[in-house]
Amino acid sequence: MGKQVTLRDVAREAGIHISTASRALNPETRSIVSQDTVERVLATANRLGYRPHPLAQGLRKNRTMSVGMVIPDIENPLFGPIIAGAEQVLGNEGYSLLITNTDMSEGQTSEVVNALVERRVDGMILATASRSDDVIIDLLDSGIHMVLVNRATEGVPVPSILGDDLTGVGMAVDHLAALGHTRIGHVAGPQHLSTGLGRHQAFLTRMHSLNLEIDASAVEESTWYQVDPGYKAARRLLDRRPDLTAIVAANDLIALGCYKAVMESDKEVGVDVSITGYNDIPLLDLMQPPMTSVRVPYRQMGVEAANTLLPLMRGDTTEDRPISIRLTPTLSIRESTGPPVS
Amino acid sequence: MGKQVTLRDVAREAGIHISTASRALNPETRSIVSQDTVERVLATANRLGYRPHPLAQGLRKNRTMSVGMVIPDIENPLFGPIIAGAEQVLGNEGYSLLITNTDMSEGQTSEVVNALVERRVDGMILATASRSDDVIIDLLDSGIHMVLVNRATEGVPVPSILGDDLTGVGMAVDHLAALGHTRIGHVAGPQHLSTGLGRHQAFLTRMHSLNLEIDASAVEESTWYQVDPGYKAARRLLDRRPDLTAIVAANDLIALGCYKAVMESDKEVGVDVSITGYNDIPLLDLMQPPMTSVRVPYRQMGVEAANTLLPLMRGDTTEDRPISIRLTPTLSIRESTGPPVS
DNA sequence: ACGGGACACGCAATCGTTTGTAGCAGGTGG
DNA sequence: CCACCTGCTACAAACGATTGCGTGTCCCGT
Repeated sequence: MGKQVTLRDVAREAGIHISTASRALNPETRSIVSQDTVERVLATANRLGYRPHPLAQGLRKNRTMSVGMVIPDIENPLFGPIIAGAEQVLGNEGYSLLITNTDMSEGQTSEVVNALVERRVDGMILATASRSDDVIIDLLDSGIHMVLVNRATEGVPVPSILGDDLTGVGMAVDHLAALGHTRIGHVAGPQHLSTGLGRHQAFLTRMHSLNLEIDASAVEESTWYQVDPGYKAARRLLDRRPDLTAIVAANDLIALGCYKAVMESDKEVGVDVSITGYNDIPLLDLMQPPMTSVRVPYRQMGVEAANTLLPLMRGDTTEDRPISIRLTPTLSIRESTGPPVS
Repeated sequence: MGKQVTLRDVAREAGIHISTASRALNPETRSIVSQDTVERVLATANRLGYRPHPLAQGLRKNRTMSVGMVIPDIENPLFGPIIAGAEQVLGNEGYSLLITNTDMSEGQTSEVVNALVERRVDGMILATASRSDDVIIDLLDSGIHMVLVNRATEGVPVPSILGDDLTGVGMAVDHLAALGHTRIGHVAGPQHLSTGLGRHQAFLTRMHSLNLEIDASAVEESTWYQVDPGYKAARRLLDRRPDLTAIVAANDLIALGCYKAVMESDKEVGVDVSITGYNDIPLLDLMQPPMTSVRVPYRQMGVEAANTLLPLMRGDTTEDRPISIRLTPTLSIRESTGPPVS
């Protein structure tokens, strides 16, 4: 229980005033202090094992060196890499991450965000944005620095780090078209989320530009990004359009729901019906059949979020990073996609 | 950017001294203040939207209302529920969770823990313990309150919340024995982790008490809790003991490695060779075949960790909770286990 | 009428830092 | 020789809350 060593102790030990010690320790103000006192202070600080008290420092400088991170569902494997990436960058700069989970409830979100604001975090990373999101609007005029990750809110001037769904879905459709598929369906994600809508539109756009027939009957919305809703949506879709030979799913779990629906109608995934997932979460390569999926660089997403937030918190207006970044995905081709049976 | 409302403002507005306002706001000391001033203070505090400044409060009371949580690998689906459980309980009590990821490196762990100590967290939840862990020993005599989760360190008086591996592995072995298996092997986890050793010993113990033949040739150690090391270990095991009809794996990813090894030798999982996993992570039910696994209540583990830590941080010596809790697992029986082919 | 509790409240120190300003040297220029 | 600047250091006031202690008032009992 090493008693707390304060700046006062260091100053007394070095035989100088506490304020001088403070300046000697701070690289910014070090030049004001004479060469040899600086050395003496540094030496004794080191000897006593002095560590500045973050609360005192924060109180005075009005910053906590902490950033809040709001995650809709921490059990979703998507967010692990994002957290890891952000933590790596922010940790190096001396920031700590306050992570909170909202269990996918909008009500919780506003509570949780409030708690973070009361804690005076220096910035926030939000992974919970919906396309129209009151929480974010409130937050915006509270003046807190923030960046959105994975999902975006429409019409608000907030930096966001997103996957390039236009390209990603495009790659999936291209892949299927190249295999020879023409009747391709889509099981969309929730349309109130930017990812759900974006991937849906990307699907329509790419189908259109490939001159592939597409109408509303080939699209079904899953109420949530989970296996079971995905399964139900796929069932509805296949009942209506048994002629489809391929399905682009809005995420991996929905795609797994599609697996189930396809298998239930005595068809074989990757042979009778090709399926593509989205996100490329772990273990997909061990599915039966291994799933073709669009890989989004989530760890990098966390890194970019941190790198975007950092200058904002520091007040570096000089370095003006782009207000929005879209990360390019890649396609992991496995065995859930193959040429259509003739 | 609502200007910060301080206690001073509330006091001035209510026409009383700041210290009285402080006491009126604090339920503990409220009785000292007269009824109607309490009401007046509460009202104006409410009207002005006063929120105590956590840093000032923390500086004075010498606590940060935050607890550090150290995770070896945040991308492992195991830890999501633990985090969620802990956060739920601690959040309700006004604590925030500082989560840090060590990327499975021991070196990082000590750095990360140090950073948390310097931040003056009120307590720590560690999921990184190895059987003999210097970081924890150092931490112990720094006097910080902590609790170990999932993994334990030997011979240190630190509360720990663990799964009951003796029972869990026992259930797996019993299940296999009941199906008629007699030649059962084990792919163990790293023996320097309490879970690796514990499950290994539990395996031997149960085999012994069932009077099943068991010798060292039926056990192989996987260097890490991942698919690929598990695959390699399983290969070694099956090369040496092709007669085994069942394998108890030390965790799910290792078990998936076993799947691969079994399939490579042209045998069928669940028919020629039965396999049990451990942890019951998501998506196992979608594997081919769906995996039988021991389910550990991880969310509850996080909850119990928080509940154990809370009284420690508060200094409640009255309520002495057990220093160690072992949570009882259940067996999720699926199709990777079946009767041996005769 | 006076001593003595309660009962409310105010005063000021304190937590550990940062930072504006004042003061005190020694050196330089006029 | 005085004024002035420069280079260093000390003083003290913040940041926003908590808390031991003192003080005043009122009421009650003797």
